[in-house]
Amino acid sequence: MTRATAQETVLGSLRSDILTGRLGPGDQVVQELLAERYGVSRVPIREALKTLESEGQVVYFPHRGYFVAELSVADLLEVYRLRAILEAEAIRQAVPTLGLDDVEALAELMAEIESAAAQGDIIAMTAANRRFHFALFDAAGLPRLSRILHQLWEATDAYRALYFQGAENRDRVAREHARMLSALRKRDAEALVRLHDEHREHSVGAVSAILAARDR
Amino acid sequence: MTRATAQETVLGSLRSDILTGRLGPGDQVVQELLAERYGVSRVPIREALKTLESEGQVVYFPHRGYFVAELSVADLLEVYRLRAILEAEAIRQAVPTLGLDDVEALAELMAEIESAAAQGDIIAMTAANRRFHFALFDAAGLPRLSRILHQLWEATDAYRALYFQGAENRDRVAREHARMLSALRKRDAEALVRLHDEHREHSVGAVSAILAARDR
DNA sequence: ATCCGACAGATTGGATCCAATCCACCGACT
DNA sequence: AGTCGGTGGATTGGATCCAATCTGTCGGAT
Repeated sequence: MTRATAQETVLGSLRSDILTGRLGPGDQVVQELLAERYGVSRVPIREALKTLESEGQVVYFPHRGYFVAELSVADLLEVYRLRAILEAEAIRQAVPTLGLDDVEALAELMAEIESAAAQGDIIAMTAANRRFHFALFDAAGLPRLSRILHQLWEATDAYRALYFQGAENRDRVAREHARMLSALRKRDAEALVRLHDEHREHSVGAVSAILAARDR
Repeated sequence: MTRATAQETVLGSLRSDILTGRLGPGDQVVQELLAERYGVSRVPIREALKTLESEGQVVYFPHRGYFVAELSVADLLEVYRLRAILEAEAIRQAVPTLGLDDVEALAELMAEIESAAAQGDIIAMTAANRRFHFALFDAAGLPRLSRILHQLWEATDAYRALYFQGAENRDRVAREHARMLSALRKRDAEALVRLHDEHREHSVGAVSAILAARDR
């Protein structure tokens, strides 16, 4: 067993700190503090932060440090606009290649989301939700596209957890996923793209409401 | 005047080393070597490499190091496919917003490309070429889209220089740019998208020929 | 009252050192 | 011949230390 490097584990911890709001948008990321929290020196912290910087999760000002990125409404709309374009491309490419077993794997992932939702475990739910969507995107066999989509999703991570806190949002997500799965079983790519678009629209609406409330 | 940090200057140097082939695709990037070459310690090198990693310019294997990314033909086609989708979006968004002065600025940039080409300065030419295209893309006012496009362009940097070495390629690029500019003057976004597509097609053809020759 | 510069604490940037890991080589054994 | 295990050099990963920069505060001058 080859142990993970500290920068990798730190990267994961940082992501979850941002996801859970322990590090909130706009906060300065003080390296010394994190070094102590994670029990490592500042070097691996800095490398992990560089990775997050290029994903747009944090912003960097030389000699001042790293700050958790704040999403403006314009940013948010741009992220969702780009996701709409790129996810449609991924879905159209992926659907024809999916076998029966792939569809069943997706059904399995969907069940995972719901079971996490039932237990009210938001962290597990966002993780399962991501696996569900990316299982579909990854099936397109376009690794760069997957990577870009990952970056776009991560940009809104800090806000997605808030979205899932609303029980009515969780229910709607479950219903929408079920409809997506049935379109998938029919191999109807266009219907799936359309459902995906609606799914995304609902989420952008809710998240921008959260954003607007926060800015006030 | 605030001096640039070492990691920034190193990042620039690394980019140009990759662009010029001093660091060729597949080469291991030995940190100690670069530290000596640039007169800094390994720390800023590592941070610059992390940035390049997330752009896909280098790949990283824990405990083994960084290697200059090699582009497969499939990668190349994917990059161009994504560029086609995203650049079309940028152009459609940008064209209606362009004022007379913006168009003149673009004409100016085009002249820069040609003057660099006339002097056979490939480095200056690729730089001017990029400024020309991105002046257009950036005008869309979608910063994330610009950033993604930057990453996609950088992924093929190592090969673009080779493309411009052919005099016939340089001439064709100049002709195509001129036609793009005249579509722009008419504010004909659709024509511009079409010309851009052709422009890109020519380049992907030439670059994949280079790639194929290289792999043999 | 406002602006300006000096100073102090906090934080980041970078250099150096040591530990952990990898890898190529080599000899022994099957 | 081929495989296995060990060994040494090379390279990366991380910790610690010091220098450089930033930021807020406090006097003092205007």
